[in-house]
Amino acid sequence: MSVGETEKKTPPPADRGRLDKRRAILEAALRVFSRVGYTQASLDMIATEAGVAKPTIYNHLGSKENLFRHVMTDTAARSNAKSLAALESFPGDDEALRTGLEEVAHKLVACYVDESSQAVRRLLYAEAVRFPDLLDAVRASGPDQFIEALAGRLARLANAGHLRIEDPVRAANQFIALVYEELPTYGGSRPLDSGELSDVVVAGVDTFLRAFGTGRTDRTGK
Amino acid sequence: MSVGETEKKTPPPADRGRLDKRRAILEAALRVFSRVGYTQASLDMIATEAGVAKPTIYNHLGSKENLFRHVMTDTAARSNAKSLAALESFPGDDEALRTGLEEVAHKLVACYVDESSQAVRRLLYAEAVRFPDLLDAVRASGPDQFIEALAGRLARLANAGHLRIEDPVRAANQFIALVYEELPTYGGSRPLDSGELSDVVVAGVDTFLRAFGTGRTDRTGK
Amino acid sequence: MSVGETEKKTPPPADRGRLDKRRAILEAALRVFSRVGYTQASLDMIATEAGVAKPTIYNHLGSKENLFRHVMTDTAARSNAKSLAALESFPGDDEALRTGLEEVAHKLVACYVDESSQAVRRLLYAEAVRFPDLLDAVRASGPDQFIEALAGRLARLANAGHLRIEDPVRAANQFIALVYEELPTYGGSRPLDSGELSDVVVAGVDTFLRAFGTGRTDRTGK
Amino acid sequence: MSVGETEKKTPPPADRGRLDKRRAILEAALRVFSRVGYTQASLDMIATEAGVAKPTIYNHLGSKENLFRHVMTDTAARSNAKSLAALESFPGDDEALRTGLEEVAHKLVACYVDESSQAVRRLLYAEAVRFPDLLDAVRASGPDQFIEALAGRLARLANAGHLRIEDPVRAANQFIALVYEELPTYGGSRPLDSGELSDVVVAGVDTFLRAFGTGRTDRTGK
DNA sequence: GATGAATGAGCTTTCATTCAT
DNA sequence: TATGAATGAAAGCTCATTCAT
Repeated sequence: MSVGETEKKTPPPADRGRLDKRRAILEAALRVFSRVGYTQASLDMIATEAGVAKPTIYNHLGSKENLFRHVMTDTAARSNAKSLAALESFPGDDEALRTGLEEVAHKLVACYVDESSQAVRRLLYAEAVRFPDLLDAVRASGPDQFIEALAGRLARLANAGHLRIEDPVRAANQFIALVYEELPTYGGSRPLDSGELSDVVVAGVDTFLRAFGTGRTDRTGK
Repeated sequence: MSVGETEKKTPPPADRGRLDKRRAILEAALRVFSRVGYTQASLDMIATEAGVAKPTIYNHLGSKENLFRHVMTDTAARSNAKSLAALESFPGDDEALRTGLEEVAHKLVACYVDESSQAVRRLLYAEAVRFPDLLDAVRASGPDQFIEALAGRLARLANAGHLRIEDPVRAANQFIALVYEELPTYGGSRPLDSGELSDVVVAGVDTFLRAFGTGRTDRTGK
Repeated sequence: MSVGETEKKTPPPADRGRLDKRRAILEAALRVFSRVGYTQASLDMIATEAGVAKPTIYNHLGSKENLFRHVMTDTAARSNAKSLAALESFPGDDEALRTGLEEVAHKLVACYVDESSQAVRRLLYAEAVRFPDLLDAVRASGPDQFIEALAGRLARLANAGHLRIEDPVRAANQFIALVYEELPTYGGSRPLDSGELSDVVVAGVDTFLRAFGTGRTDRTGK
Repeated sequence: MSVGETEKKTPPPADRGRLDKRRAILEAALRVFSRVGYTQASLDMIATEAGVAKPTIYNHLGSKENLFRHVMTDTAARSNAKSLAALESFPGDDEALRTGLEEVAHKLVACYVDESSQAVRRLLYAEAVRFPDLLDAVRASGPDQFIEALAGRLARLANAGHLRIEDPVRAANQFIALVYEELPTYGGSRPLDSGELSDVVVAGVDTFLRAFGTGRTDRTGK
């Protein structure tokens, strides 16, 4: 449900059931795709999970491929919105710069390891061969936008003299790389431990500040 | 079953053809799997590509699943060996520390973006739901080993006073995160540009040294 | 699964075609199985013979094994019903006891050599290794029941003093053994000759009466 | 074939291994066919069970079909020989006629329920559709011969005034029918109980004597 | 618009059989 | 002669998709 699509305020009552079915289908599809992957997911499973008949899926979404595209773009858009929202709390000055960055990083990591976010990433990556355009599209409207926004925030801090950054986009990418660290390679059978996550984030921000800080924000405590 | 069962030295000449076929099958399988993914890859395609009859694949590998496992573990082992070999040229003192690290980083990135390495990573990730144990096994024998080795190298430099590192494993992870930067998310439709790659590596090493260097290895020239 | 699941009375007219197809499938399956046996019968043959597409068979019956079970139990139940019906005309007193027994025996033999009855017997026996439970089930609901019924009839005659029988179940088995004589071993390439059949039946009843009769029912004519 | 085929005394020593392999193949084949039936038996199983390589079977027997024919005819011939041998002890006069008949009947039933005899019967019946000529051939050289021999014995007794028999062949068939009773339909999952068997035999002989005896051989004891 | 039924295409796997050694 | 390896053919089963109600 791509962000703006839910804003039909009062749908004609006759369409309520219809929209409900559509929503049920999309949600069921995300669950099934996440569970067993694209190819292994049969429309029978999805129809059963959604509580509708198989042809109803065709009536609404047209084909399995199209259903997949909808589910991916919708879910990715929601994930992206959450990540962008996490930037709202980005620190604007060097007061508590370290803790501010850590807080933002924590939120970002939380978005990153969110179940549906992971599912979309895994599925997109998994089906990159079959849907290369889909991967590109989601990237352009998601991570790329997000990096731009983050770069903007960092640039503001650099302009204000709180950080020493030459290339904000690069710095943004490195910030993300450091706080996500080896997260991208996770997702196998082991669930993520929240303590480990926190350590990675703190260490990532620390390294980032050692590289780009002005020296005034030493690591507290230690 | 087991991965290393092909190590019969000096096969009787009668087996030459047999081993050739086996190798042809495994190579063809890697190509086909890379091209269209696990589920979409039919044994017909693989047999045709390998120039053998379909049942021959069963004679050698037993099943599609087993074939996949062999191809993945074999290829991953080769990739891993290359990565570990790249560490051989790791700098041992601070003479040309920066350029030494850059050189190693370049080699590692080259390994990382190597076609078969990318293929394995993509396939493993793609089929993580179907083969969770396989993902774990490859990780344990690949990346995990590699990080340990890299951490050892960094620790040696730290002991010699050339770097300031508290947690070598963490530093190793961060080094990799910085020089690979957003590489993990690549692999869509766009091929990787070698110039961009180089920039990312140089910037990654630079940030790493700003965070962990001793100040004696300032960026040359620039 | 269960055998008797087709007993929906007055199906909605929309189901007519469905039930027709199901029946067509079951009938075609019996024909094909009879003709070439279980293993040699391919679902393609059955589908073609039934005039439906292959997956339709799976929609209705689920699997080849299940299809076979249904066909066997259905047909055996029909055969069994016919045999039991033949007992209705069993003589109740010694008026024309011999001819009464002969008449019943003729009917029973007719049931026994009925095409579909022979087919089921042959198939069950043939596939006894693969479906031992099926053989047991059909026996329990068929021959075993039948022997009980026949034993009851004989016991009644014995009670009335028309026969001298100590163990009615044994006598029933022997009656069947005598009138079927070597029938069980038939079924090869030679069709059964109706004249031979009649002779066997008459001779069987004669022997039975010589062993169990009271002397009042001598062989007529001869 | 082939009762006589094994009587090559002192084969050239070079052929010992060869003949051993042939015998091993035939025995293994009988076991495998009995266990899983004709179609389900693969030549791999048989080769493994016989401890030879698959093509060796072709060298010796030519094809799966031919192998089956050999196994069936060989085993049937052995079974038939045993049944005929059982007739040797057939009583020649009315001294102990009843017990003599019971003894013979017991031997015959023992032959009938012998494992390999049952196996052959089941397999022949099972594959009657595929090998109708084989069924006929085995019958002609087995049961038909046997019934003739039994009829001869009965005729001799009748001639001597110990039995009252008009049609010896018919009487032979009825004798067999009575002592085998429902045996033909056995062979499912339940093993045969030797006590039941004995009861059936005794009762069968009793009925036979009541029908064909001269009155001098009343049931002893009872 | 929603559904039960039907289908064409395709997949993995097995097996009897034949080469080449 | 005995065998390891290879293969052509075919079978059971599944699935995305479409009619007809």
